[in-house]
Amino acid sequence: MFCKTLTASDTSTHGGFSVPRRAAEDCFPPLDYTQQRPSQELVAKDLHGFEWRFRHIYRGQPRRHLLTTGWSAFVNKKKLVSGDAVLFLRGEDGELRLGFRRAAQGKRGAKFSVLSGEQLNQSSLIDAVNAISKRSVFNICYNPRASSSEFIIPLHKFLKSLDLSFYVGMRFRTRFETEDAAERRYMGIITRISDLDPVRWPGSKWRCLVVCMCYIH
Amino acid sequence: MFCKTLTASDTSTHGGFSVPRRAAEDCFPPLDYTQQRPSQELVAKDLHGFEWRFRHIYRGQPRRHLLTTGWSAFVNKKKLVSGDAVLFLRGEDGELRLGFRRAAQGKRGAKFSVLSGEQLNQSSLIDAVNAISKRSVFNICYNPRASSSEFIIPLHKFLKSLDLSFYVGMRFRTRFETEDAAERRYMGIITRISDLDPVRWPGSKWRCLVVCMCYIH
DNA sequence: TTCCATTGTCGGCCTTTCCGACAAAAGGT
DNA sequence: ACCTTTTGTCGGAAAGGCCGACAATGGAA
Repeated sequence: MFCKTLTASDTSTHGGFSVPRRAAEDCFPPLDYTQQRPSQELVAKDLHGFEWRFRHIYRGQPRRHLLTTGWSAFVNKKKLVSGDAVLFLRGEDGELRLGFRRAAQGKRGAKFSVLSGEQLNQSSLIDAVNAISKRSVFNICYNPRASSSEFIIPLHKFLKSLDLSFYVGMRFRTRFETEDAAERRYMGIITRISDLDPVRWPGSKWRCLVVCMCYIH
Repeated sequence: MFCKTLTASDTSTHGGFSVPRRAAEDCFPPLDYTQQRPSQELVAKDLHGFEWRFRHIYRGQPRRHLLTTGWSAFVNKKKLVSGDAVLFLRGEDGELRLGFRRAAQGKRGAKFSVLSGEQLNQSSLIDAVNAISKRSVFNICYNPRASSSEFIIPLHKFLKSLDLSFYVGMRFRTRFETEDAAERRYMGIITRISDLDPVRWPGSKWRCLVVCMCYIH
């Protein structure tokens, strides 16, 4: 998995996407480095299951990894700008996935400091606990796309959700980001409620809701 | 419905697709001719249900209908070359559909003479019957995409198919053209057999097979 | 044959995209 | 502080693609 904040060059129409070396080597299928300009086609699915195709090439002096053909289509469709971040990740099935996160628009509070490419580990968790006990500052790597369902949400939203009891048959409305970043609203109904992960997180407040939804035109 | 054999200009990277005037006026939604360069976005589905978007513009001196943006993507994906034909058709629901037919590669026999844009009508059928009785020559407009399931096939294939009895549960293999014109093979099983159209064609040898298929990787 | 409507091809021009050069930035000793 | 590795930005070149000019084509008068 890797995450990169887009530079001006990455988002300009003038060129492609400069892939951090480690990222390319960890995440993408290996290239044939005996060739002068090794390249391959990458296919990555986004959250909606849509496939994006990129030409991945290793070239330049000094050599570096680049995504060329296909990249600008992605940037345009998602309306990405310098400062936004993209994220590539290899699923358990080996399939390549990608997502993006827009730069904080400087609106309200809750702005998280993002560390690139590192999983939450034991020691950083201990550091956080220590920081809390001392009431000092600590950083959080918040990356909802890196794992399936572990989120950080504002405390007031969490508390508010506890007041609400979800039940099968309950109706709701929600919205999703679409390919063109236009806001689309959906309505739906809850069809099943279960524990998120009874083994790893017994008694967790998190619920897993199976829903049936449809697009509101 | 209209069909056009692609010219060198239509398939070159230099420009777009020149739409025959009649075709555009019969088949596409009308443009606002009060504007200097009237244009609109066309959406057309191919056989696989995939949507293609084209900019349809009426411009130039003298004025003519053109497809610009989106056209080259279609040509590239389908790997169309000069001599191939494209076909637009308005479905019963008013929806625009498109398909293409590759130029005969000059391989085997059975090369049909194609008349553009005309439906088979009563009188031409009578002409054909007369021609057969006199053992003289007649032309056939063969266009499998213009109607759902009326095909012309070589006699020997038809006779061979009569020797074969289809049954529910029978396995088969077939292949489809994909977006990139690569050959993809499928295997499947027949799940239902019925008459093609018991009302219009009672006792027809044509069968309607409902199948369940999957892609062979 | 002549005229006219249609449409195929081209040059001009602008944008997009690909490439290595180079330098700035990051990281290690 | 110095050197090495990595990567951001740029100019140059090639390709893509939109435009009307003009000519070739074919049908009608």
